Amino acid sequence: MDEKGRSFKNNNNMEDEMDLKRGPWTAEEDFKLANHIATHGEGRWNSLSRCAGLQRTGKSCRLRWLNYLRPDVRRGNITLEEQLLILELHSRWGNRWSKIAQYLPGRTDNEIKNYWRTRVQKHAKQLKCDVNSQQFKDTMKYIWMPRLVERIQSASVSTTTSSCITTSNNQSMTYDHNSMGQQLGVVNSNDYITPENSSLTVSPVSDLTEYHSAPKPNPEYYSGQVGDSYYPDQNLVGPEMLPDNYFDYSGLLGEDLTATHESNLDWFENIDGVGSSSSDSLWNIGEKDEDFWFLQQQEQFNNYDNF
DNA sequence: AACGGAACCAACCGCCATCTG
DNA sequence: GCAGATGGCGGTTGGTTCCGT
Repeated sequence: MDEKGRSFKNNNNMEDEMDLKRGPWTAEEDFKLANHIATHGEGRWNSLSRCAGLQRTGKSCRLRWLNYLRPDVRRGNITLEEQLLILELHSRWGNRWSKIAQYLPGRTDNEIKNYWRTRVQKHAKQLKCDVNSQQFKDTMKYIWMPRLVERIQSASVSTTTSSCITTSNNQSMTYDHNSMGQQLGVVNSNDYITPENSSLTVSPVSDLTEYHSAPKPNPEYYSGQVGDSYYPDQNLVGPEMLPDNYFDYSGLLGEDLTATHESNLDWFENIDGVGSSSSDSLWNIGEKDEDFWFLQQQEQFNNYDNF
């Protein structure tokens, strides 16, 4: 039997014959799958499906487990910190969802992909520009991402001025939320940010143009040393290969992106003291305002001669 | 309250890479 | 080296929920 969906699509008789089930999973199926994996482990999904008494393809079982049933799957709204990370990592790697998901503990590639297609592409649509266009990338870099940083700051400052995080070495350390904005040069959201006056230290390494083979960014736009940190991506093969100067989150996250998933999760859970609830609610409350603000800023941004 | 459009998200599809015999 | 099986990934779809009118 062909495990690729094509066979099912092209041969309905076979599908009928095998009596394979499609569509939403039932609680009973979930239980069977989770129970079987708990006992026998995962892998060999086709035989697993049969042994567990499921009328599902192996691929379907795998997907259900990875995206939904796995105990470490993190559910709920994408937090501000996660949004920032997604924007940054996507600017670097493009639609490499599984790779991006490696840096968001508990988040699946599917979830990140959905977030991108709904939230991010929605903004691009509103701006009437392509999500891969230079205009949109610049908007993300100069408006959206600093805005996110600031909102993270605001949320943090309103609760506590410092947090405890766990490093990859399982050592506790504190970081100062007030330094986050400084890390990205964000002073005040009311300050209109332009390429000319921006002191953003969004690393040129993270430049949104890089992944899509656009020309090098205008050095005027950066306060840092462009030539020093602008380099091609192809040598980076995984999380462990991230350069130290890659989008300087050291002040933001209190550690670099080479930290373990577990320590990242610790940070996400500690940033607002009570899990992600604060930042989640912040996002929920501010979402409409965010859209309005976003469009407003973009409008001003577009009026600049150099853009 | 009813309706329609937008947004969300779980699940599927199709392709490719790797594994295994 | 080859063919089939399996796993993984990005793109897409369609059902459900949300929200404005």
